[in-house]
Amino acid sequence: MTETDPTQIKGFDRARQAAARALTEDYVEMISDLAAEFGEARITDLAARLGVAHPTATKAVARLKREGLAISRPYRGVFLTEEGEALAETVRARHRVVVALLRAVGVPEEVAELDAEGIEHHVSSRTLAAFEAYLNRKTD
Amino acid sequence: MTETDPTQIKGFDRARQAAARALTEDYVEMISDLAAEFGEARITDLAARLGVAHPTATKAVARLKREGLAISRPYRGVFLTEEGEALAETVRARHRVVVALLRAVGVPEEVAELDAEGIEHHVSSRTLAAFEAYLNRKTD
DNA sequence: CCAAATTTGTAGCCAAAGCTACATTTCGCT
DNA sequence: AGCGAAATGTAGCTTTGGCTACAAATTTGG
Ligand SMILES: [Mn+2]
Ligand SMILES: [Mn+2]
Ligand SMILES: [Mn+2]
Ligand SMILES: [Mn+2]
Repeated sequence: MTETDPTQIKGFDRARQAAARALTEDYVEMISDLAAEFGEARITDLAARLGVAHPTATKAVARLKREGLAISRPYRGVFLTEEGEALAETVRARHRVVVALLRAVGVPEEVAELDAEGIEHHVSSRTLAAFEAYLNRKTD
Repeated sequence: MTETDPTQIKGFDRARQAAARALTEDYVEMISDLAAEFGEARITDLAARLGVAHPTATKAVARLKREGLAISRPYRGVFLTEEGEALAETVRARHRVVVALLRAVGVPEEVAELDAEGIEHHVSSRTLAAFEAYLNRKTD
């Protein structure tokens, strides 16, 4: 083979890392949402909203706790640490921008919401900045 | 909890399915690229370009064969079936549209290429259609 | 206040996708 | 032709993220 394009390898590597972070991001955002609505996030509610069995949610929460993003006691709700809440804010903001960008280029509301749930995790900070700039230009 | 928004669940489910397809899509596209360049795709080249160890590529190819997307004999190159080639075409086309859309809204070339590698797998056919329409409008 | 329903925890299974280490085959070159 | 290098295969380990089944705790309604 000839030389291998380093940009391409980097792209695949980036996609893999993003995929690895995706679960964490979605759980943290959801816990934050539930906390805002009900004051706390219950395992059952997390599982229901994410569409998984409850042991799957339990396992994910265990990882969040291990990573210092959440805390919880047995049979009680799950709460975000400061770090977790900060991440949630970032993720929520990015989610909104991605949906807005999709809407702005003509993607139907419903579809935009569905696709954004996956796309968001692969939008880098530089792409996000470009999206925001575009939306500002368009709004003015 | 109150009722659970079915759209949201659907979004997470869709993202999970897309993530599951992502590997297949990238491998098939890459095999097609290598076939165009060298006449065949070797395991070593696949591994090098995707940035993984060679047994990882071997395992992925085994799955493609299982799924009827590729064929190969021991110690020889990997080739796509008709179905595999068709998928490769679709994936390649979508990849190009995603990069073009990102560029069109102001994402720098290099960044667009990196992010597209992950984003592409979460772009549904309806969103793709919207992207194409937008690009056509903008070009005219 | 207690029994039933709900929620949560835990055990253990599976598949996917990565890795290293080592065996085998093929290729390139003298 | 044969030897060393390169490519490929294979074994086996790890982590992650799903799942079901069942046990234990908590909450609720009569
Ligand atoms: Mn998401
Ligand atoms: Mn989201
Ligand atoms: Mn890709
Ligand atoms: Mn691609």
